[in-house]
Amino acid sequence: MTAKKPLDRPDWWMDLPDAVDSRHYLGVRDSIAAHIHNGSLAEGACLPSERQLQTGTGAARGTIRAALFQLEAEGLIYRKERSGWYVSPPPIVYDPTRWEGFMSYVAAQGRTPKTELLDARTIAATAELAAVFGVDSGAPLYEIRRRRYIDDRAVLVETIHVDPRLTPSLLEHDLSQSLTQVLRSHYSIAVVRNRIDMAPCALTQDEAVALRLKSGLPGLLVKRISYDAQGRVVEYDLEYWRHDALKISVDIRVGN
Amino acid sequence: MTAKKPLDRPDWWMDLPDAVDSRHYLGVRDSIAAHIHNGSLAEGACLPSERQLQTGTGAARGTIRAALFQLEAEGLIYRKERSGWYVSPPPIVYDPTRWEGFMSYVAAQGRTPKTELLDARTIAATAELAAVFGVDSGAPLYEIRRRRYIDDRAVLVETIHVDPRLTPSLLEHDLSQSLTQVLRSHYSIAVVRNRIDMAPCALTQDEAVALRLKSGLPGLLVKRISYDAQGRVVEYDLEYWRHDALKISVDIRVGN
DNA sequence: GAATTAAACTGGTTTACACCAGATTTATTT
DNA sequence: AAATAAATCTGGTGTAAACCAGTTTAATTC
Repeated sequence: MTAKKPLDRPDWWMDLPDAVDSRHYLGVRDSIAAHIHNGSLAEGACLPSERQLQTGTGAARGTIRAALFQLEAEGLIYRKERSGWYVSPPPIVYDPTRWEGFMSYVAAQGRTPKTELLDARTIAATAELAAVFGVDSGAPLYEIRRRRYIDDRAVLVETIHVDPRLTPSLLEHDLSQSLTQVLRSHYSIAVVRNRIDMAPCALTQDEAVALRLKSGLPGLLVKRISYDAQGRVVEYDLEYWRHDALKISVDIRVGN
Repeated sequence: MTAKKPLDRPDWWMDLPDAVDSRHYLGVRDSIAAHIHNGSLAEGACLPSERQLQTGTGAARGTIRAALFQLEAEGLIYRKERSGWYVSPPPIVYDPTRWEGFMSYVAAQGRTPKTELLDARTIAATAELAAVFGVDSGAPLYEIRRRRYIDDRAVLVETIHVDPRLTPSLLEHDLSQSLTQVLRSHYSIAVVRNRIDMAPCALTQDEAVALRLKSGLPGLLVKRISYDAQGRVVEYDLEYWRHDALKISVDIRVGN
């Protein structure tokens, strides 16, 4: 059962020391992780198929998959639907305190950002939105849905809500650019305060489809509310990220 | 195969509307999630066993487990080894910019913090540690390992390193209290700057055992480096959290 | 009643198939 | 050479059994 019968494996593949832990899938996981770290599996590279990995380890497919799921949870690999498993690119570093908008901080890290406008329209405020903006339920709000990419990989979908009273005819501007830019240059609105919440979540149908992922996969929900100098809500943003696309880094002076 | 044969299920259990998605495990997931949200499964409550859930849904155990894993990734439920699945308590809210130490911010949220000292000793700096502290490799450093609880659930294990030159005989103090406190009151050391990095990770053997979790489960690694007014590294802290125990919330003024 | 032992139960892990639908590649036709 | 059709490969999902090792509970003994 546990006999190893080398076959079919890419020529660069070699057996690496197994973990002490008896659990087979952990051994498989560590083996793959080692290949990634030592460079034989480069960033963006496609892993051997699940069935190929089986012949390399003598494990059942379920066991192989358990290992792959683990690596996925760690952010080391990701999958393309029915195409294969790939080595994840490094996550973007996200500093909530130095917010300058997606376009600029992705570019600042030597990556290529891209924004795609999915939808832009006027809606009636739901009870929840009304509470956030301090308007009456049913009041008009702009709703903007966008998809954003890093190096041509879709990493997040977002739904932005804006109060038309602050930004009349906002939808007529180019919304595939930085919204922060538009607010500043066309409306002279400066964001003075940001409230950001992050929590793991499961991607629902909508988000998953937009990210070309299976619905139900874990993601990261980033909720951002921007305020202007008068304390008014300028922007309410819900971002659903691929969980492996970003990592948080904060550098702060503790005043107190 | 898909026939539902109600049996053995707790009396409060009832079938809830299934998702449109044909995937069976998503239906199971949503069903359980609905029970949690509508309150029939209260915080801390134990779910029906996997085999019991089978009789309720007609699914294979593997399918049930796929659903449970999903809910676990979302942070809705957690497991106790070979005991059962439980509804997760709400996560603690973590604001990296308002760092006041674990004890105080957990208490501030109406939860009960507890710290347990696992180990405290002097070690020789590894290359990595030496680089962080700006000392020679092999130089003495204090190493403190602690486990911390919220409401008697172990939520993190941490390894702290401190430079003995700044804090001589630190190990003689009570290390199950707030270290920040000790540094301030006994050494007059004030932390002026913090650098915090967070990223998902897989829990290794050590951390998992300390948290009574299976090694390999996803966790959250929080790396914190504290500096004093002179820019010296006061504390280098590696915290391994249960991934479902905290959520991040930052409220910041964007100065620029 | 308390301590001990045995049985029942729970999740943990793995195997081995089976079938599906989308992605990719190959062969075929136009 | 380009468009099309078919075969193949890949992950996605699901079933049905086993067996293991801790947990928990029930039965038994002291």
